[in-house]
Amino acid sequence: MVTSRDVARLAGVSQSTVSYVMSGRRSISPETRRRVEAAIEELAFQPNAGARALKSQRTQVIGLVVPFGPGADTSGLLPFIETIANAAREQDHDVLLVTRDEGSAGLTRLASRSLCDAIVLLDIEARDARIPVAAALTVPVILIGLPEEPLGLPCVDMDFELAGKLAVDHLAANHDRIVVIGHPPDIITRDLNFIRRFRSGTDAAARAHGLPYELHELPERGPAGVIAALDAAGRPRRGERLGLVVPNTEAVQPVLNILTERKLIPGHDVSVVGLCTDVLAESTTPPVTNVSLEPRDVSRRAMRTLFRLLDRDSSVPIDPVDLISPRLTRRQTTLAV
Amino acid sequence: MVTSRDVARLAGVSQSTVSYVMSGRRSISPETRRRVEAAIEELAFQPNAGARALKSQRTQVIGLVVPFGPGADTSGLLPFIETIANAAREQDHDVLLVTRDEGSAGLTRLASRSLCDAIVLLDIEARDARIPVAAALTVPVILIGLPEEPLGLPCVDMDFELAGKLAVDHLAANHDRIVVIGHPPDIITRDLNFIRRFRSGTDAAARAHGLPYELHELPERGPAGVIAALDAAGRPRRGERLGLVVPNTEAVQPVLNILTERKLIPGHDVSVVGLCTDVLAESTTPPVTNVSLEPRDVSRRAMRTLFRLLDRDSSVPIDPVDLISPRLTRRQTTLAV
DNA sequence: TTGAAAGCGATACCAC
DNA sequence: GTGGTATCGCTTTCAA
Repeated sequence: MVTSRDVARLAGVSQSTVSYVMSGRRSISPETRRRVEAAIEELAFQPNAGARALKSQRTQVIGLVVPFGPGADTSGLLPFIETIANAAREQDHDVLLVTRDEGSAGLTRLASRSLCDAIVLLDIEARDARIPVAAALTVPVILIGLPEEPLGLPCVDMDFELAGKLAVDHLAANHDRIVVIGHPPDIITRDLNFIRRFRSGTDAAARAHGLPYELHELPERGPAGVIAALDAAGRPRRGERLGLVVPNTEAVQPVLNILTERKLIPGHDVSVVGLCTDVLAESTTPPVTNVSLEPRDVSRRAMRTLFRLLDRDSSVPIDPVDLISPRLTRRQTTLAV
Repeated sequence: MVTSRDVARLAGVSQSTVSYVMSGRRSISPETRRRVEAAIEELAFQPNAGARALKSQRTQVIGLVVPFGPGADTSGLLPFIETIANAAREQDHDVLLVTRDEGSAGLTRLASRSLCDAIVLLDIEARDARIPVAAALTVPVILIGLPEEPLGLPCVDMDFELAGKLAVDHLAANHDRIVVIGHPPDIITRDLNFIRRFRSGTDAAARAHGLPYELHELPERGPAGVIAALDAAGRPRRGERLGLVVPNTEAVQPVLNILTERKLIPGHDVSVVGLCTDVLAESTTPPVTNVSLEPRDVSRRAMRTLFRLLDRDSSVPIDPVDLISPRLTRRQTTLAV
C-alpha cells in the first residue's frame, strides 16, 4: 500500500508538503507542486481513508438507513437510494448502508464509531422510536418522511395532504362520488403517516366540495385485496360519475386491470387518479392521471439540506420541515369535463 | 466522543486492557473484565472505526458497486442490494455503495484508500472493462454475473443456459412452435451476457427437440415494443400450439395482458413461460409458469464465497464459477399435456 | 515556501 | 494477568 511518505520520498519533499499539495491549504511553489503531483501520479497514491478520518474527524461518508430486514416494505425504495448515492458522490462522499432492522442501535453505531458524517433516515413512521435517538446524536440527521414529533430534526417529504387535495379537486368538477382505495393491512399497522396525511387532504377537499366520499381499505395484499375493495365501492349507479383515488402505487395497475375486466373503461365509465411517479403513470395501460410522487425530488432536496448542515460555515437557513409540492398530470383515466 | 482511554480511566485499567477485553485476545481476570465492561456500558463506548481500520487493516466494510448513474438499468436491483446488506451485517460488516458511473476509478478508489475489505461487482457485462482492473486489486473481488474472461475472479450467477433449456424442454412435449420474445435495444447493446447464455440454452434445446424456433427482439421499450414483437410472432395458425418464452422479466405481464386482449388466453390458446422470480410469477394475472431467477439466492452465495475469501484461514476451496440452477414451476400459463 | 513533529484512537508486542 | 508504548497514515501547528 502506497502512503504519503512514499510520495514525499519520491518527490524529495516532506510528508506535510504532500498533504498540503493535496488539500491546497497552503501555497506551494509551482516546481514543488509539479514534482509532488508527478509522484502522486506515478505511484497512483490515494490517501488512506481511515487515517484521514481519524485525524480530520471527517469520514466523507453519509450513513443511509434503509428499510431492509424481515417483513420490510422495500417497494419504491430504489430511486431514493440511487438519488442519495448520486448526490453524495457529487459532493465527494460515499454512502454506507445500514439496515433498518438494527433499529436505533444502527444509528448509535454509525455515530459513536464515527462511521459517517451525517445520516439519512428513510421510511419514517408517525411515532418512530428512532427519532429521539437520532435527535440526540452528535452527527446531523435528516428525515425523509414526516413524524409527528421531529424533535428538531429536519424533515423532507412530499406534501401528501396537498396531493390528496389535488386528486379530489381534479375530480370535483364533474363527479358525483369519490372513493379512495386504501392500503393493505400490513401497511396500515405500520402507521406510516403519509397515508394519514393524504387522507386528511382528500377528506377535507371532498368536504369542501360537498361530495359523497368513501374510503375502502384493501383487506389483503395482492389482486384479491384490490378486487374486494372495488367490490365494496360498488359499480357506478346508473348515470353516476364515480371517481376513484388510488394512493397506493402498487394498486394502480391492478385497479385499472380489474375495472377493464368489468367493462368499466377508465376515463370513460369511471375515473381513476393514482398517486405514483410520472414514469409509472406513463407506462400503465391506459396511462393514468396521477399526482406525482417523485422520490428523486425529495431525495435531492434532502441531500441538499444535508450538505448545508455539513457545511458549517454556510449560514443558509434550514427549513425544519420541507414539503415538496406534488403536481397533478391529467392523462387518459379521468372523464373530460 | 468517548475513547478507550476514557473507558480505561473509569475502570482503573490501562488502555490495552480495554482493547483486550473487547477483542478477547488474551485472558482477563473476571474482576477486571467486570469493571471494564461496566465502564464500557456506562460510557456507551464504541471503538472509532477509522482508528481501528488504520491499525488493524480491516475496515469491516464491503464495497458494493451498483449500476446507478445516467441511463442505468436498475430494475430488479433491490433484492441484490438487500440481500448483500443483510448478509454483510450478519458477519458484522457494513456495505458501502459505489455508483457504477465512476467506472474503474471507483474500484481503485475503494481499494487504494482502504475503504473496504472486499468488493462485490454487480451487473457484469460480457466484456467488462472493470474486470482487469478488479483482478489487479489487492482486495478480494467477487462478480455477480459471468463475463467472458473472469481473469481468475470468482463469479456467481444464475445458470441462464440451463434456464433456457428448462423453458424449452417444458414446452417441447406439446407445442409445435417456440417463440422467444427478446429484449429492448438498450439492453441488447449493453451486451449483458446472460441474454446470450439464455438464448444459447433455448436454441440448443429447440434444436435437440427438432422444434421450429424464432426469436423476436423488442424494437423499443414499453408496451409498444411488446406489441410489435408479438405481431412479428404472429397468431398461432389454425391448430398450432404456440409456446412463448419471455426471458425479459419486465415484459412478462405486458405479454400476458396483450395476449388476453387479443383473446388468446394464456394456458389455453397459447403457452407462456417467463423468466422471473417466483414472487413475481405468483402475482401476475394469470400466474405465469416461470423459470426462477432468484437474486437473493445468487447474492447469498456470493456473500458466502466472499466471506470465505476474507477468512484467510479457511481452506475451503472456492468455486471459480458458481452457477445457481434455476427451477421451473408450472403455473397457469402453459397448456396441459 | 517548506520541514519536523505532535497526535487522532485503537492494536498488539514486549515487559514484568 | 496487566501495563507501557510503538505504530498505523494522515493533518496541521509550530518553527525556520
